[in-house]
Amino acid sequence: MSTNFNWESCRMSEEINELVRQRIEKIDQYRRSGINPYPPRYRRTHTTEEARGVFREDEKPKVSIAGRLRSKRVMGKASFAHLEDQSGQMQLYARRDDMGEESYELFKSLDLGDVIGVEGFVFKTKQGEISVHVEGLTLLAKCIRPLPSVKEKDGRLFDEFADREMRYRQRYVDLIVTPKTRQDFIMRSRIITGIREYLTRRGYIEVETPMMQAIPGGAAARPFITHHNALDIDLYLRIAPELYLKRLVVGGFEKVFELNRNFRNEGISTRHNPEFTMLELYEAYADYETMMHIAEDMISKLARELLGSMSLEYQGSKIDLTPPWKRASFVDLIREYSGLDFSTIASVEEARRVAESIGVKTTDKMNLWEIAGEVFDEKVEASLVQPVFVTDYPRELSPLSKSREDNPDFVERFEIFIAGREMSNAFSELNDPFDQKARFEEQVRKREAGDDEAQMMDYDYINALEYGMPPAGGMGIGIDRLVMLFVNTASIKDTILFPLLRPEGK
RNA sequence: GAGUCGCUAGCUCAGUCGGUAGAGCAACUGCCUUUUAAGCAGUGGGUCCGGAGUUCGAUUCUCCGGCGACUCACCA
Repeated sequence: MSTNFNWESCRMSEEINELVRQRIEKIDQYRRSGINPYPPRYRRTHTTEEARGVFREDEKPKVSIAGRLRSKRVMGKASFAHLEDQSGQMQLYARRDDMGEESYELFKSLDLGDVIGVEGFVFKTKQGEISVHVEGLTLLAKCIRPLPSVKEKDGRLFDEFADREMRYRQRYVDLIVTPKTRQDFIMRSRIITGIREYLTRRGYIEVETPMMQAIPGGAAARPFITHHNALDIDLYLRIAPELYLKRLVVGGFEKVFELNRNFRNEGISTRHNPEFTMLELYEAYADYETMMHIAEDMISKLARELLGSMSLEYQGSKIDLTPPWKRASFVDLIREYSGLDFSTIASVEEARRVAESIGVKTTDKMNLWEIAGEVFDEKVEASLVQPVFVTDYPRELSPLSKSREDNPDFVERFEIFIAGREMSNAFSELNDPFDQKARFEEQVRKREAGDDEAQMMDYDYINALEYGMPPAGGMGIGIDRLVMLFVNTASIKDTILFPLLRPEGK
């Protein structure tokens, strides 16, 4: 009968505001007049988009549609409103004389945000808007909290929901009132689906490897630690799936990919979220050249299919994804943008001196190539707006990549930069267990010297390589950053539905 | 972790050179049977992020704290 609303307990949890109180009182009124404000189901026959499709000039096709009330214009004994479902909006036209006094009173009592079902016929108003002439109305879920009162005309939003913190914390509200938010996450979904289709069609199989790992390998990053009670062991949330995927290549899965979350216990910024989505793929009997082809082919095709063009606008820059993408070596790019030529620098001391001379900060622990990496990050990265494969990384920065045959100080590796950001990292996979063990030992030395991002020794991974891994190419692509590019957002938070925020106090 | 900026009604924002605050939208009450950022008339709504200090008096000034945005650091 009545709502049995416990005002006392509500007051305990928070101060109740007038708007919420009014709406809860409406629920009581509905119940008194036999209306269930939260009925169990509603059978709709059409989405709003489908309903628009059945419009005929000289017919009155009947439809039942359902969705959220987004606007309401009551003009005495007739009213207009807009109902929104996932497919779009539909104007409603309600007339007292056509739906009866009781039903029309219910209509007038609706609040913006209420979820309703409507039966009626599709027609076109004098102003030319296809609408549903309401004959029956069902309340499906009362919205007791007021929505931000965003209005819209000709695609322009007025008083849009602008509080970023609220938009991230209450993403459900943001999704209701901000069309771009909905569109961007639909685009994200399409990109991910497109990648799965592309790779599957190419003969790849999708696999899932451990998120909880005893040895967090495959990348240079600080991990999250957790604990398993029954086994009484500490585990790490994975920083990359790489070493497990390559175990599968050893096992005979020749084309595998995984498209899922990685976790890195590091800072949060417009480009970093502690959990983020990564595509990693490995192909036996391929190499980093194969990966270049896949990257430029897949990403440019996604753009063409999903954006309708291989060139796009990102934060004021025109970016052309049409293949082939430029290739340039790590050392050449540093020379081009900083004037420093690391191919002729012989000592760490010299490297430190010239780097400092152009304003790049170094530390005592850095070796020559780490200093070069720092110069690259400082002086080169931001300038790489158009897609470019940066190739020929130094071996010291690449503990999992295969060395070049012609110069073992460098490896068969590339990173893709677009819009000044690293999008991808790929290489010909190191499959020599002796070399890999030596690289791990080098990492362990760095770790013992205090570098907590250096990698840990993984004997089982060496063991796997000792069974023989076919030569293979592998690549990782940061999905969140790729989505940023496609939907033109400045912050990674706008591509992650629920980005990590500090919990609200109290 | 550091710096800058922000936090005022449900939302978007004004404002107070220190005297407990306003607008638009949303809400409520009327009027209005093809409107669409509907319109007209009226009404209600605030711990001005929290705490301390200075002051006769703090939303405003100072300090401490909270959360966020941005930049940097960190980070591939």
